[in-house]
Amino acid sequence: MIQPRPRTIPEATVARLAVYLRVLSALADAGRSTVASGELAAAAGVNPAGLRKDLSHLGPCGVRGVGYEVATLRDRISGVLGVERSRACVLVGIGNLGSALADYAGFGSRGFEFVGLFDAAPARIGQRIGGLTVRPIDELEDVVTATQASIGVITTPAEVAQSVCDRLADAGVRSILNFAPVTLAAPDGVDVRKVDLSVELQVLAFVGQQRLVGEPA
Amino acid sequence: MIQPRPRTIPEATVARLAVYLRVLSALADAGRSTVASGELAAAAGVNPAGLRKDLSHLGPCGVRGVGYEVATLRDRISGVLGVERSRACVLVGIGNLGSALADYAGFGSRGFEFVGLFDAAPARIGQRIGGLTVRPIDELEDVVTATQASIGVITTPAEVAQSVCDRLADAGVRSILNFAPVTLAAPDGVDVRKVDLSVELQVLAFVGQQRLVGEPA
DNA sequence: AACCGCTTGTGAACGCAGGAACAAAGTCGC
DNA sequence: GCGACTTTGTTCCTGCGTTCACAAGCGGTT
Repeated sequence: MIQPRPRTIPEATVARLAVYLRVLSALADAGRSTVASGELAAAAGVNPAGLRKDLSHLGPCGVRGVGYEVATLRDRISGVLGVERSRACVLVGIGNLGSALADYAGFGSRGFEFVGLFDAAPARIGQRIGGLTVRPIDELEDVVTATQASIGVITTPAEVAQSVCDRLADAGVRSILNFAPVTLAAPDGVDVRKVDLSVELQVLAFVGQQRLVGEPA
Repeated sequence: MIQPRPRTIPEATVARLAVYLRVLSALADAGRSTVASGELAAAAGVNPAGLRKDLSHLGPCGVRGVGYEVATLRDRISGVLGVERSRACVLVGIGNLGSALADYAGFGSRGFEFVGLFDAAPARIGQRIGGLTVRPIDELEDVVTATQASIGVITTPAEVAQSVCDRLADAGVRSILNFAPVTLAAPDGVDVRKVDLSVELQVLAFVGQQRLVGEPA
C-alpha cells in the first residue's frame, strides 16, 4: 500500500477530519448516500473551502458536480486516522474525570480500547468501570508491558502527574494525554498533549468580556 | 481606568497567560520573589521569546537585568484575565464528566462560581455535588435569569446538546463551553467553544503513528 | 562614578493556517 | 449528442502566530 501523497497532514486538519468522520457516520446512519462540501462544512462548523482542502490531503475522493459519497468518504477517513486498528490505552487516576473517560463508549468505536485503569487510593481499587477493574498503581508497568499499550491518559491530581508521566514513559508508552493542570516534561520520542479544562473556561470568559468592551453597542 | 495598550490580545496568548498564572501562583507559594523569562518559559513549556511577547501585551511588567516580580506579575495577569471578578456559571448534564467539573476546586480560585447544576434524569436530581444540589432542567431559565449567569457548560449527551444550547442562549447566556461531541449552532452574540475529548485522543494517536512512519530509525 | 553582565522588550523574517476565487470535470436536461 | 449547471480540487493571497536576533535598560562591582 503505497502513499504517493505528501505524507504529512497538518495537525489542525487531523482534528477536523475526526469531526468530519463523526458527521459522516451520523449521515450514513440516517441513510444519506451523498453529501456536498457545503452541507458537510455547515454540519461541522467550518468553511467549505477549508473542508475541501482538508479532504484533498487524502487524494481525490469526491465526484465533481455531485459531492462526496458518504460511506466511501467515511471509510477513507477512518483508514487515514487508523480507526479500525485497535489501540491499547491505559488510564491513571480514577476520579470523576477518569471515570467519565473510562465509561465513555465513544472511544471504543474510534479504535481506542482501555486495557488498564489505575489509581493509588485503596478505596478505588477493585471498582468496576466500563467493564474493567481498577488496579493498584504498582501494576502499571506490568500491564503496559504485557498489553503493549502505546497511549496513556493522566487524570490524576497535579502533584503526582509528573511521576506518573515518568513511569509511563519508562514503561514504553509513546503518547500521553494529560488532563492534570501542570506542564509535563517527557523524554524525546514521547509526545505529551495537554488538555486544560480551566484554561478553556478562562479563554471563553475572556473573549466574552472583551466582546462587551469592544462592542458597547 | 484607561487602557492605552492595543485592546486586543490574541486568543492563543490568553490561553498561555492562564498557564503562566498557574505557574506564578505555585512559585509565589514556594516563596520565590522574582523569576526570569527563561525559567518561567521552561515551567510553562513555551519559548522564552514568545513568553516575553505575550507579557508585552500587558505593558512593561519586568525589570531588565533581573526578571519579573512573581507577585506583581501574578496580580497583573489576574487583573487582565478578570480572575478576581466572580462569574456565575451553570452546568447542564450531571454525568461523570459534569460531576468532575462541578467538583473541581480549581474553578473557584479562577473566578468561576457554579450557581446551578441541572439534569433531566430524576435519579440525579437532589444529589449534592460541590456544595450544590442538582436541579431539574425545567428550572434552567429561572436560575439563569435570577443569577445573571453569563457562562454555560454543556456536558449532556450529544442528542440533547443543541436544545440545551438554544435554551441557554435564549435565557441570556453569552458564552457556552460544549463538551458534547456535536457542533452547536448559536445565534450571533453567543460564543460557543468546543472541547472534544475523543478528538484530542485521535490527534494524539495520529501523530504517534505518523512519527513511526516518518522516522523508522 | 564608570564599567560589565544579565535580562527585558521589540523589530524583522519565516512558516503556516484560513479564505476567496478560478479552472477542471462530471451529470442532468434537451 | 450537445450545452449548461453544479461541485470538486487547486492556486493565490492575506493575515496571524512563532521564532530568531538585537538594542535598550538596570543592578552589581570596582
